[in-house]
Amino acid sequence: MVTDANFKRRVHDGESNAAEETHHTVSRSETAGVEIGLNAAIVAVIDDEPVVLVIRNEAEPVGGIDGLPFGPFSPVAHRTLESGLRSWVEEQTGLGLGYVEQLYTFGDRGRHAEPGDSMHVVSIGYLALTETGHARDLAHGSWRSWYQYFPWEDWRKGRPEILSAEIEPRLKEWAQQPVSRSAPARPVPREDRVRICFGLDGGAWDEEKVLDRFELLYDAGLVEEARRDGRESASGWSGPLPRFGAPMRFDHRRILATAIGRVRAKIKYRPVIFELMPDDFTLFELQKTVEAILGPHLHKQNFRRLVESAGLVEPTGEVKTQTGGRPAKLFRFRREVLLERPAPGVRVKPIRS
Amino acid sequence: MVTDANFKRRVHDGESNAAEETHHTVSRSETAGVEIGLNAAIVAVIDDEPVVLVIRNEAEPVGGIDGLPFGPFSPVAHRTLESGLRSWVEEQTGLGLGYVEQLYTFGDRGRHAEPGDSMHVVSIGYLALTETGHARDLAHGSWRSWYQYFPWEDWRKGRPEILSAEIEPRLKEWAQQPVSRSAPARPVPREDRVRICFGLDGGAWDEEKVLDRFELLYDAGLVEEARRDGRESASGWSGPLPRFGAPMRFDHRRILATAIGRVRAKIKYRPVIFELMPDDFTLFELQKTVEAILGPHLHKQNFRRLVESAGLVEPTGEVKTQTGGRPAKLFRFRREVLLERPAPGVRVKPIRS
DNA sequence: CCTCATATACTCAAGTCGAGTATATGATAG
DNA sequence: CTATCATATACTCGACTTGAGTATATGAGG
Repeated sequence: MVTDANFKRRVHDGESNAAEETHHTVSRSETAGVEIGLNAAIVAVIDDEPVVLVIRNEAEPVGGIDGLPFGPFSPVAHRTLESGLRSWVEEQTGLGLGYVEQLYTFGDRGRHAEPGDSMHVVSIGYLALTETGHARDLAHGSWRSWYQYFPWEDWRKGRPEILSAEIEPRLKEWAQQPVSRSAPARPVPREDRVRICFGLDGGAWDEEKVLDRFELLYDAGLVEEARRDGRESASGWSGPLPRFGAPMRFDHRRILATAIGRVRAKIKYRPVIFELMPDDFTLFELQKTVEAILGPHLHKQNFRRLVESAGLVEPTGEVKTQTGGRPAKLFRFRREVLLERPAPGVRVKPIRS
Repeated sequence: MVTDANFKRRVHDGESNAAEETHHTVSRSETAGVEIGLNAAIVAVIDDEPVVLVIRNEAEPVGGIDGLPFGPFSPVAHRTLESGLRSWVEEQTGLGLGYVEQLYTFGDRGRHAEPGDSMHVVSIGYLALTETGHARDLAHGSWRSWYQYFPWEDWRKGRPEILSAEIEPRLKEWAQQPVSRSAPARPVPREDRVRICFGLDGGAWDEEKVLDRFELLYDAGLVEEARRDGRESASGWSGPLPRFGAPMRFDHRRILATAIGRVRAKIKYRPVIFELMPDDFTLFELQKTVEAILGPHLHKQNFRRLVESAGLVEPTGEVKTQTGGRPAKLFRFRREVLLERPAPGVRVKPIRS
């Protein structure tokens, strides 16, 4: 997790705005003041494209809006949070989940709002990884590229245009504005936050800081969720703002951002990438999948060396032809690494040049 | 997080035991089915000893039992989970928190039980780090070495005795027993789990796997919490079991285990160690603090090289005398690293020999 | 001023890593 | 049927990192 936790050594952050009455009677069976929402970012890679399972809310006034599969947690019905999540997802999508991992619990007042809808006060985000084969048979919902929601994260064709064309100038302006907030005791200047998150001024782009970037855009009022939640947009900018990625229901885009950041970090020290692969694969297919998650362009030869010398894979003995060149050996995940090394993973680093 | 998430690729894990009625009327203002508990593992280092702030429940029948500061989350009173936590902690202990980070949300039915007490269904664990100076003035609660609750984690005087004397033989026996559970689709054999978590048979001890070890001991029925929650103990063992560390209220020891594992992991890639240090310190004091957290014995010269070349510290210009030898230069944390490097931290590795 | 204990500087070999060149081999066009 | 292509795989090499050690510096205390 690379939120701004390190920045935020606050003395105290806001206990003054105490009793803004938000009492609300929810019709759901056993819920009252606090409702717990379980949300899943279910990720797969289809044709080298990282995708996430979304459910479109057709009841929306215009066009509908995407959301993650979710449902309330009822301690009566489910023994654990995770089993609650699994059954909600299966009910809504028909998909049985394999690998599941908890991400974060969000509870900010105001960040769950949807106009006129009931309120989720606390949402627990989960990350699930699934393989393309299992991923096909869906009852509801559809797979969408995650870059649809985060176009600035898509570096597959080089640095995304939207960064220099839209995001940077608006953030630079936002950074110039005077800060009136009283909260953090030792605040990080907006300029520095922008520079670090987006790797400006010679800084490196850190592909793991997905959540930090989204939160920054939210704070700057540049994503639709911020406007929906009643934040002022990055003022001083006249005219309608462009869409900075497709919005999602509630705080689901924040959860998805957390999920993307977590997968990107995790494949480096745990072999979770294989949750996204079929049983047999070529090393280049593996590399393509890693690149789909992380952003592209790993050094092919070094990638082989890394994966093989780490003992992450073993050859099946067969080859795959029709690769457009010399046939490629097929490999499978070597499960024994889990029993050998303390932290096996694809320790890749993107190419500099 | 290094739970057994990688092991547990379950097909489905337990939706059969559906309606075990646990309805319960809680007297607290606006709560019903689900109550959210906020729990803080507040960590400091005092005289090179890693300590955690605990509050002893004197209302207990015999002797009292330790617990972490905690309280229910009320969305009416607090805008964010974190501000709720901060005010609970301040109310209970008089301590204003600095660095705070969310750990994990636990929701297992049965893991929160305390005989005859009301039930917390979901507990959100937090880690807080504080410096010794701030740490002194407490209204309630006291600092206890965290090794009191996890004696097997204390490698400061070499491999702890309790491992070979008590834990290993009992775990080996537990590993031999037939497994009747139906849950995991591809279960990790108990033997392997034991070997990996505790680094037996030539495996390395991974100081970050604190939670995995505790959960393993829980599953084996060796910690008091397991017996309290109604688990059978590692059967076949006759006579009273020794205490495997002091127990805590609810699932607080699990939260503390998560906290220890997280700090141990995090100081390696974020400069959070300085949250535990006074403003000025010598490099050896810094090393001692790192060793208190991680387990001891870093190579002194290389530690210096690492910390200095990473730009984590800068000399204050003064020296500290009375070190028993040559005076040591004083350093302070160089905050600018946060703005420079993507993931600055004390990338130490314990000495092999 | 000698000895002690610690602080700090420097050395060196082994391993890791980025980046490249060279070779192998099935598919396909002519 | 062979030249060409595209990819797969093998090997190389210098730069940097890292573990582990030796050497020197300096205040305190007798």
